Amino acid sequence: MKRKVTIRDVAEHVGVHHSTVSRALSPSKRDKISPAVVKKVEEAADELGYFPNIVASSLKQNRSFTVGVLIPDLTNPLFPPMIRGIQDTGEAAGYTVITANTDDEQDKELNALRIMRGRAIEGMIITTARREDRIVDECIANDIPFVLVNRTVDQDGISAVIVDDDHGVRSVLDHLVGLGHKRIAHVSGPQHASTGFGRAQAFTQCMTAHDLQGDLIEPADKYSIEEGRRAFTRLFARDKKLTAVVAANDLLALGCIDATKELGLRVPENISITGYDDIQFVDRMSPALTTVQVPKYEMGALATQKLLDMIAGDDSSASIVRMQPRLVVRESTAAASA
Amino acid sequence: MKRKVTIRDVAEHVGVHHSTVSRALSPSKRDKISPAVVKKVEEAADELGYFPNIVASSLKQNRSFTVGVLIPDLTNPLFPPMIRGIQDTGEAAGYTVITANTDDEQDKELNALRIMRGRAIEGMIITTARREDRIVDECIANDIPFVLVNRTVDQDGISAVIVDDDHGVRSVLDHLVGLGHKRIAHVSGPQHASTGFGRAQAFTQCMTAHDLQGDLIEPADKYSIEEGRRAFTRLFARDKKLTAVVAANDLLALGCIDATKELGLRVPENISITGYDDIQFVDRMSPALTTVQVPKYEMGALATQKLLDMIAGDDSSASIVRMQPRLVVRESTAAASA
DNA sequence: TGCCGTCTTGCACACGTTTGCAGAGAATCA
DNA sequence: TGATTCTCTGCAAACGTGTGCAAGACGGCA
Repeated sequence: MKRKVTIRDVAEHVGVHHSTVSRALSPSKRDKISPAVVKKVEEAADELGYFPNIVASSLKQNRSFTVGVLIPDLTNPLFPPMIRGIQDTGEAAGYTVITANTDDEQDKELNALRIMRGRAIEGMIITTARREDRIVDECIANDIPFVLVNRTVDQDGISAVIVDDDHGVRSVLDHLVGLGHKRIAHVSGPQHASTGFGRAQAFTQCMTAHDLQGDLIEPADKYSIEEGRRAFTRLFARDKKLTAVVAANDLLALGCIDATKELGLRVPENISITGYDDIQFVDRMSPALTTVQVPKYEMGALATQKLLDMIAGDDSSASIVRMQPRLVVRESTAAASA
Repeated sequence: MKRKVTIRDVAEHVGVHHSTVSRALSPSKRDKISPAVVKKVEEAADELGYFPNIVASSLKQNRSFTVGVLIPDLTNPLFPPMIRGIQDTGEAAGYTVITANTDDEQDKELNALRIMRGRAIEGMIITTARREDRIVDECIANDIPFVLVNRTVDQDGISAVIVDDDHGVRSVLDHLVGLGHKRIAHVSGPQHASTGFGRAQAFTQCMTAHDLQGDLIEPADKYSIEEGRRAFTRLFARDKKLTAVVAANDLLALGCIDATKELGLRVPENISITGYDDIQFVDRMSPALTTVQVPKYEMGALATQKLLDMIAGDDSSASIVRMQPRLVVRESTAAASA
């Protein structure tokens, strides 16, 4: 490694004090230095190939132009579009984003937060929240600005960008009921997550509103295909007459479809299945999944903008943004079989 | 922001000098400190919730424990598993990885590199390489260690983890020829990328080895579904009798399949189509894609390990690792129609 | 001429670590 | 017992920036 050229080298080259160079190179302090010196400093910096040591600068200012992102797992297709929204927005404002996969494990979350705090992140985007969440508590306790995405917590006074699950679930059920379904079950997501809990609640409420029995619910421990498969198997053992299943997300729905195949059922002829999220490629599967489309990129982008505003102090008010999802009808739902 | 607890706070709490705390907490220096003190320091650190300020440590040691990653687009499903392999390996060694999406645009690549250098990254993982690549040149010129993944450059003396495309393409063609196909076309990837170029070369060579005409090649400008669709349309206009097409990657293959549908052809009854990469969910599509599986996670992990070794100085020899891909036969290929 | 204000720059310290050096005890041995 | 080695800890100086404070230069004005 070549020795790096520092602010002091530039100073020596020009014949001024290094603090003068520091000011000359800082957009906000530049006006305190005479134009002639600024020019000379800039030329010298160019000539010597100087570029600032952000590490030193971060240490001194206790600012890092870095935000941290917590996600369960990058290979879950729900997240790449969200992250892209986060990165694009952050980078446009001169921020670098660092992301950590937590696999929904608490100790990994805490560890990641520690590392990020060690790197002096200025704020956090959290997609991993449980309804009661230690990370959220830690952020509050340490005055770290944060915005929740997709999942929120039970307490209020926090900022979040989430999906209007009442609306999403209602549109699904209206669709199914409209197709003549009556015996409709729900494979719910983890109840410690607001998405799992909220969608399940919306399910029973909405079923009741349709004068239908809304207690055929089978919980999944995680949002995964395998859990969906297992949940459907249990569900079918409980009630062989059900004609439709609304799954709490697309992965669970895919698992349900796998289970139907094992059980010799056909989708949608024997049974209709719906997902939630509209992750990439579910439109090309067999059968193409009827699901609820959520604006993943936009959620990431919006949350990041909010976070940046909070960091800048432009916006200290906590707010919850509820994005409107949209039902996308494809091939996995059809009229109820008599 | 609450004041952070520093090494000095811990020292004061225990009643020793802060340098002692520093040593007690450093695995490599710990043996210079009496076990009793080490224990007390660890307890105090726990109690006070101390965690190291990596920024300060970086400054002092002139190391940032950060590596940079360049990818075209996170929402391309080829990359999340790779990134996950990179992140897992990096984090296990105490490194943080920052990634930038370049959308295959040169100025975005250069800009990203500039920012990363400002953050004093210790090395780069590059998945965006063209056969002649400015970023690679910059890294060499500035003594930045780097490892190429998936795509490599024409020059040698660099380190890369790539796929054995000769083997991959050969296994596809052996499969198709075995099914009786003779008129086989190729939708090639961008020729400025080693993957696009190499697979096209392997295609013609392999076809010749089978005594078949290997010049029915239609180039795609980018690896995208849309480009695949357009390429197949052109291909079919050139030769209506072709019975199989091998696409340079899965996205292109999906585009080809789209095009067949528009043209009223059926896969695999009228025409067989193969992909490359085996990205997530192509096994659940209709038809499920016959493709070449590449070890995405492992490639990321291996490349990162190599990079870390280079950074540590354990391994300065340039080397190219060629991963062996594996043909996965599914539903998009069948015996050639007479 | 003397006073005051403005503009520009230098000085020195701080941010939280790491580490070479030195010194204080303790242990070893003759 | 005294000399010598060894173990452990403290001291202080860095790493490259940013910034409050003060001081010098200069001009305006009465």
